[in-house]
Amino acid sequence: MVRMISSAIPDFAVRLRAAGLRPTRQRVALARVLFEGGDRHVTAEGLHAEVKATSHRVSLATVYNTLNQFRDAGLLREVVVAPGRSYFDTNMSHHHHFFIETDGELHDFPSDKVTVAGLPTPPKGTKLSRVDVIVRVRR
Amino acid sequence: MVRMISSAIPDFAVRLRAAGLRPTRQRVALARVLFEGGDRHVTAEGLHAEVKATSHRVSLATVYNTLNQFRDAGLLREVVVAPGRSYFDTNMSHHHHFFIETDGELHDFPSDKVTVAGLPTPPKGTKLSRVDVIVRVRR
DNA sequence: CAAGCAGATTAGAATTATTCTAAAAGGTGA
DNA sequence: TCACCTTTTAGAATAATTCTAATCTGCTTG
Repeated sequence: MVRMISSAIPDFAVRLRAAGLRPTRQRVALARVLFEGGDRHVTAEGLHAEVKATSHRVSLATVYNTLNQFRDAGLLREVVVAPGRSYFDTNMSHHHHFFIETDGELHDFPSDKVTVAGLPTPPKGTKLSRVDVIVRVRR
Repeated sequence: MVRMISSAIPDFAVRLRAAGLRPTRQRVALARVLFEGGDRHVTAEGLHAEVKATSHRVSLATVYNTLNQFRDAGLLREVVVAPGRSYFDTNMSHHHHFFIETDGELHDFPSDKVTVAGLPTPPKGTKLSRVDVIVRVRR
C-alpha cells in the first residue's frame, strides 16, 4: 500500500533542518506549539507552560535556548515593548504592533497601509536594521 | 545688599515641588545631573555612577525610586528598546528614536518631519497612549 | 546497526536588573 | 524646635535570563 504524504501536515523536522537546526524532540515539540495554528506572541514562561501541557518534558533552559536559536535562525522575531520580559513573534512578515499596556497584550497589524515618511538618515557608519512602529494603547 | 536671583540657573527644588515631589538632597542631585545640560538618555546604573562622581552619596535603590517617580511625574520618559534594561529620556517633547543595536546607544530625532500614516484604529475599548517609532541600525 | 562524537538537554547555580523591607534619617508645617 | 510623615538606605528578595558541567541523543561512519 502506498503511503499518502499530506502536504497539509507541516513537517517540523524538515523545517528545522532547513533552518540549520537539528530536529530534536524538544525543538520539534516547541515548533509544533509555535507554528501550527496562526501567528502568535509568546513569552518564555508562557511557552514553557504550553509545551508542558502537551505532555512533553522540556526544561525552561531549553525553552530559552530554543527561542534564541529560532530567532537567530529567522524563524521568530523578538519584540521588546515592556521592561523585564521579551516577547517572541511567529509572524515574520513585515508588520507592526499594538501593545495594550494595561494588560501586556501584543497584537500585530499589517504594514501594508502604514507609511512612515520623513525619517532622518541613519548616523554615519550605520546601516538600517529595521523600523518598528509600536502603537501603545490603554483600556 | 540685594541678592541677585538669576533665572538662568534652574531651581531644581522649585521644579520638583511643582511636580509634586519633595526636593530632597538626592532628588535634587539627580535632577541636576539629568536636567542641566541638554537632552539625555540614562540607565539606572549609569545615572548612579554619574551622581557618585559629583560626590553626592545616593543609593542605587534611590536612583531606581527617583527614576520611577520622575517618570510618573512627567519629568522623564521610559524607553524600552532592548531586553533587560530600561532607558530614561529627559526629552519630553514629541520625538522618536534611533537605536544603535551594536552598542546600545539611543538617540532622539524630532518628529516634525516624520509622518506615520495609515495606522489602524485601536482595538475597541482602548484609547491611544502614544506611537513609538524606533529606527534600529547596526554599525 | 553499533559506536563514537559533536551538539543538545538538563537541573540547579549564577547573573543581572529591579523591587521590597524595615529601620534610620530628613523635610516641613505649626 | 517638635512631631509627623516622607524618604533614604543597605541588604535581602524577586524575576527574567544565562551559565555550568554532567548526561543524553541525533546522526554519520564503518
